[in-house]
Amino acid sequence: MNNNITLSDIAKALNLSVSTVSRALTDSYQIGDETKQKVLAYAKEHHYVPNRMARSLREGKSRSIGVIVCSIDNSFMAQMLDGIDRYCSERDYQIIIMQSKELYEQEKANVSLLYAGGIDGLLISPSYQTTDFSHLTNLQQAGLPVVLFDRLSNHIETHKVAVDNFKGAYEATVHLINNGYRAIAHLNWNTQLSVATERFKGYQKALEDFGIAFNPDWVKFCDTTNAATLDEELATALQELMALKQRPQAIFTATDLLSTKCLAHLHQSGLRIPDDIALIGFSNTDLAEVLNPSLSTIHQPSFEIGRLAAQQLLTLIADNNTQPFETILLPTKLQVRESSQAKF
Amino acid sequence: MNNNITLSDIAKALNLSVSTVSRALTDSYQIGDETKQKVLAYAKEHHYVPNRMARSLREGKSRSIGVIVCSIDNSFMAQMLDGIDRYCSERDYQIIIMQSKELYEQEKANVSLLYAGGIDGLLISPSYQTTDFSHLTNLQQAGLPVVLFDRLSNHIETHKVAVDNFKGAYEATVHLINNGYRAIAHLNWNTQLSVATERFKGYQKALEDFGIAFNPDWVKFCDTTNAATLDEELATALQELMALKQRPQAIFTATDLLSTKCLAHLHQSGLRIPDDIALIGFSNTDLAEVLNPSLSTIHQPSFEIGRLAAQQLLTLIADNNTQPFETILLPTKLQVRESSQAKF
DNA sequence: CTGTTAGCGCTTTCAT
DNA sequence: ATGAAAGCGCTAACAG
Repeated sequence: MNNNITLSDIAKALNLSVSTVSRALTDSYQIGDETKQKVLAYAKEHHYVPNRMARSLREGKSRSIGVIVCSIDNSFMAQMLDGIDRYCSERDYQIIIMQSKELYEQEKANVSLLYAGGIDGLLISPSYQTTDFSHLTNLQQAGLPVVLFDRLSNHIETHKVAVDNFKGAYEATVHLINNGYRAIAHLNWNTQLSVATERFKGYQKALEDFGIAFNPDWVKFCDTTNAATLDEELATALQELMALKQRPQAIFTATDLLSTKCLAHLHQSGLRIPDDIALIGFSNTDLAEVLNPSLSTIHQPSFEIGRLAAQQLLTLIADNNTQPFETILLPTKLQVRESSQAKF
Repeated sequence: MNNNITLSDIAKALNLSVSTVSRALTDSYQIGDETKQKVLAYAKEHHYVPNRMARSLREGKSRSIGVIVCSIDNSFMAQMLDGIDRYCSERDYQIIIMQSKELYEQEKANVSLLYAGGIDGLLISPSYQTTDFSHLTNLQQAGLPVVLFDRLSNHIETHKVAVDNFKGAYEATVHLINNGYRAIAHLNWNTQLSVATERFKGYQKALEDFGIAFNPDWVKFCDTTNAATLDEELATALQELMALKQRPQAIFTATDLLSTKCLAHLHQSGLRIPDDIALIGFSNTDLAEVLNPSLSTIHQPSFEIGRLAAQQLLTLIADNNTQPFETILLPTKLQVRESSQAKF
């Protein structure tokens, strides 16, 4: 820990009391301009920085928030964390990141640890396993503000920030339809979280709006949480799809991992994309452009999601958690590349 | 911040003094067994958890360390952070992660912020721009232990943890040689950090040991920090390589990004891998197996690097930074897949 | 406008 | 073996 100067050092040097110095530094109205300037100058000159621990102890706030995500190991998460980080560090709030690794038990453990560690609020993107939210409602009952981001759920009432997954999925599907594809398969994720259900609904609505009959054979759900088995599951799903008598001409994938892995698998099976089968999927990967072929994606404003979620939380903390619950949905962006080009 | 019970709550309930309770909980020898048990039981029952701020303030230590990395946005970093996180959280140390984004100025800003925030020590993997380490030696002079991990440099004397990059590169090159390749190109990163220089040296040494003349035309340095220009640079480099009259038959890439991007580029140019050109590279990507073709890699024990670095730092903190400087190099692992198969 | 004082929760002398 | 008291650095109620 650093050995910087303290308020009392400044007070002694300037022949003032500690409280005067404190007030001067917080720009209190009750301090004379002259004194204020003197204190500010001295503080700056000697690189005064308030002791975080002392302030926290005194204020009963730690100026730190917990952030729980499934895993920091993907660009989408990293981008959201970046947004959170930027907003918080600008306001002198520390973030403590923990990973649930998609495990409910791990998530509960994280929550306990963070709570014990004295966070002022929690930002969480729940694990795919999570269906019971009592560990979060407990937190709320203890007076701690909780903001859900990215992955939402109707099983808990709280503040929420994510994208409009329904609309994003709808647009992706419509894009395929407009490019001449009618037989459109859908790969999704085997979870109850909004990211999955909303995207499925968007897909269905688009088909409906364009008078295309919904075919349950064209929809497959995979467990994307287990990298080891995902490849098998995906291979099986694709095989089944391609073996159908009414073979799909395009696929809309609902998650980052499904999108990239699907591209790889189709490639390996020797299928030409988009000639044999077109592909578009939710993904924020930086490699979309450089994949072979380049991958059409539904892109999410990840940085902004993180930023907004952090903003929500910090506002709640400042307002003593009195704001009414609110759900913010940001728009997605369709990025058309080679993998979903129209057939000639 | 949580409103848990405090020492004084326990003291009151048990009719003891605060100091007795404190000592009982830290298992002091000077407390009777009976009292100790009573206190421990009560504490457990009421979920007592020490107030971090109070303890920090008192001890002059924050029980938090700073971690600076280029970016959390890749699996290798995420894995190392995982190792750091595991070791620290088991010991009730918090980590504060900051990203330099490969920018020297950003890195300096991070260091200042962390120092002001009252960290007990710093774990850093320097940005590629960093050649001046005075911001770190300043920290050392202020008494703060600093541990370099992953990316080392000879320009600063401190504790260091990484892999044996020289040996890893040597083995990769030898692997190619053993598989019948003699004309071996090398793609590296345009920086002074050990990760780059040591890998280059390993490549050269392998050639030398097998009596293969070093050909400077076969070595290209790219700026992997700028994703926007990397693709161009890489395309140019590969074009130049393939246009040589003595065309290389294999490539050894020195970084994660170079390895995956190189594979993509070669693919797009219609070259067959490994028939037209073989490829092996440093990479920890989980996708190595699923790439087309699967990518031979030199794998680093990322989790272990993080764990050891954290262990080093926490030991230094505990020992008041008195340990002599030490450099720990872990072994890499050669993972042979399709992209570097021997020609028939 | 400025100073005095108390207290956040903890550890650690110094007493007993 | 236990307790009393001080103090880490800060803020804020209270007093002038």
